[in-house]
Amino acid sequence: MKETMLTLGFSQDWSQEFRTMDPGYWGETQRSFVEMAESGYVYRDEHPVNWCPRCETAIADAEVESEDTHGTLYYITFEGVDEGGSSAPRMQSADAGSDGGGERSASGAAAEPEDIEIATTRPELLPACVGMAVDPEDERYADRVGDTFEVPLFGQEVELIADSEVDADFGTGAVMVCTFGDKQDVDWWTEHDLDLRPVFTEDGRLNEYAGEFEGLAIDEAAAEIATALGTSGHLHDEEPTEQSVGQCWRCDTLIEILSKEQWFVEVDAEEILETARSVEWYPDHMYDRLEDWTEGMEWDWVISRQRVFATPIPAWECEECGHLEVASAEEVPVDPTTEDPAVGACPDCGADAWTGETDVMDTWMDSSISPLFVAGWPAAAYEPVQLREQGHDIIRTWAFYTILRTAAVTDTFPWEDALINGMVFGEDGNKMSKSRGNFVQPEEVVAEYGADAFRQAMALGGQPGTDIQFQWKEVTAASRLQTKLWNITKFAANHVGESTTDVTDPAYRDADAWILRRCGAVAASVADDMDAYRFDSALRAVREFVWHDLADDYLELVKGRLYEGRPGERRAAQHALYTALSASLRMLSPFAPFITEEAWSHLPTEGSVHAATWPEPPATDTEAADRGAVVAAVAASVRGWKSDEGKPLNADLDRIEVYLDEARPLDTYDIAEAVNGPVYVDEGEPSVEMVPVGVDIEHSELGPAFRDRAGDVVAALEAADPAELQAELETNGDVAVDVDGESLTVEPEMFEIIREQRAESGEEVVVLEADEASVLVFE
RNA sequence: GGGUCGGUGGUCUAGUCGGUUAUGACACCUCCUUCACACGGAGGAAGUCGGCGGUUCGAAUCCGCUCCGACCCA
Repeated sequence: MKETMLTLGFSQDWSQEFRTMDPGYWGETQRSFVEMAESGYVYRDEHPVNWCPRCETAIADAEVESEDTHGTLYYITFEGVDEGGSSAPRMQSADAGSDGGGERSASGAAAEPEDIEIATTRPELLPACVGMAVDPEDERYADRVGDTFEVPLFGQEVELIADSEVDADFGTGAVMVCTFGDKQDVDWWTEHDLDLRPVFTEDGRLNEYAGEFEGLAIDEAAAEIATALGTSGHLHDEEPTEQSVGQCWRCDTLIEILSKEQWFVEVDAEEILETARSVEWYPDHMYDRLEDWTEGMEWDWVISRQRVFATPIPAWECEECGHLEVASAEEVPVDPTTEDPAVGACPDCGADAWTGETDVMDTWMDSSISPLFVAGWPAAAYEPVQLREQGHDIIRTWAFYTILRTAAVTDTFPWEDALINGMVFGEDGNKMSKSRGNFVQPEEVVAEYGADAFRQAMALGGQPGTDIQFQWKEVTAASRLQTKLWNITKFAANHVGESTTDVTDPAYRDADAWILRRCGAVAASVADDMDAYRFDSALRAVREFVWHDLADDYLELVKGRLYEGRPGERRAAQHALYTALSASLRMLSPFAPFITEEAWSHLPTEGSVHAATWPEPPATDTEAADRGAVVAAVAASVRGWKSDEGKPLNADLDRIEVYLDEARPLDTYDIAEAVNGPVYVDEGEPSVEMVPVGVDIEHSELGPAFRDRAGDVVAALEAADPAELQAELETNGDVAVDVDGESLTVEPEMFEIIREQRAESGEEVVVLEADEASVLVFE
């Protein structure tokens, strides 16, 4: 695991690595326990808990996973018991085929107590049956509530109670209440003050309550009891059913509910949620998940485990009077099984014979103080740490318990930001699993494409909180970017040197100003994305910049200057190239730490790219940058045209003419070098005929102005002769359209006339449109 | 059954506090060896933005219903 993290370039501070089983750590876990015991959060009590019969330990709600399974639903007849207490003869024997206990019993003789049929998936719980329940609204049992019935095979008599929690639509509408089949049973048991018949042993067998079935494993008992019920005539029917069962999340064993003396931590939902609201959740709806779970908590958190390896619970019991002594903060770390408490004699009875607690703590007791531990608690005053990143599948555990414990121990919140990521799915869109065969190991990807490509693919896979589908094509795309980046670096390294960074006040040309301004804008947007944990958006922006602006446009523009420019303008290009590239490397370094570090070392830089400051390209002249944008657009349009014509991109041109909407001193040097022909700039219309061919509506201007008539105005503009609109616009400064006989004035900002070059015969000239410029190309 | 999230070209994905011509990548097709890169460049085709209804001058975007999927819970 750590090996993989290192391979992938995780940048943890490994000098702060800790293990929760180190005495230094578990001592603090005990200290937090002690403090919570002192402030009343921790208590010891007997209460039903989830129990794993294989691990033979209590487990918390969060450690129970529900699994949909196929089971068998048994219909079992309970015989009515008359006032005298003797059981009535059975009305009829089992006949698998008929259905519904209620109707059948209606035909029974009124004088005799009638049977009731219940449906259950768990016949092995019959010996633990302490009641039967129906929905109070259920007419079938309206006059039966309070009647007594005998549990088949086991003989105990139970009463029929009414409780609205019963689902009248399930089975026969009557259920048995056992101690304990599920949490619902616990509720009924508490509410109706029923008997306790705990029939399961800690290792998942039946005990003496089960009579002749004592000693059988739970699943064996289920089968044998069902058979016995059939033989005795109490089993009326059985059918397959779907059910959701609780399993131990470590070993998938079906959990049972046992009533045991355990240590608990009080769950104060209000305090937890208030604390959780102090945390910034990314994405914010992850808070809702925590809230949902917290509000659904029915039981306090059972923290004692009957395991071997874990943090000892620092407590002792007085062998004389049973007094519980919890360690003081000064005596931790302590193992109560080998050491006696510092208190000496029992404060209650004065005896000094102690039994150390053998139960240990839930693993979440130690992992939930990780923010406290890394912040140096308790030596240092606790300050919330900046960030917790984790998956959404453990919100109910790691996040939940950490919030609970931080609030309980320090009265504050654990982290400023909680970044909750999704799961990684295989290429088929399903959760990765060995059985599906869609499993891809990071090591496998790294071996083929390197850690950087893997990291990029993961970062780009989706925004925080969404599940990410692993895709090889994203890895190869990332790998290509790295090749591109390497080639740019190789090129740049040939042109820049140690003296590049010494250039003061470089004579930037328009293209330089443009790329530096772009670079600054990208750096700002990437910084915002990073602050919001939008790694996908950040990486996309840098890729776009590196590939298209820097490589495709800028590099092509400045090659001429770099190879053969005069010293001043060459040095300006070198400086701008270095600035933009080194900025790109820094922005990419979190995503591709290895190649950026390597590339960084080939530029006139010092130290590590990872220790470098965030790029802040020099402020540029706005006018020059604007002109640079036109320069780039013009060069790109000519490049595109050459490609369309099937010409090599370095084909000679006689000349090109650039016509701008307004007069400005366009920097033609770089364009000329890039297109391989002389460039002339002029103001106004090119000397070819441009004809209006349509209108481009600016809906955000026109829509609000005309509201419900906007549609008609648009239709009128589109129907009008573009040439006439053009003429009217030039004459009046606006145009008028008729809508329903009314003349409406359309302002110039609401539309634009689209013009095209008229097809000509004769002159050999090509007209290209590049942003706000028209470009004439003469071959 | 409850909660949360999602459904966008063949595939994955951006956009989601409304502005009509929906982003990018991969795959596909065409053209181009050009002095960093053919793991490249320039183009092209490809989308009922799950469905229905509503609000609005205008909806991928807001509202309602519905279908499908994922995760958590019962």
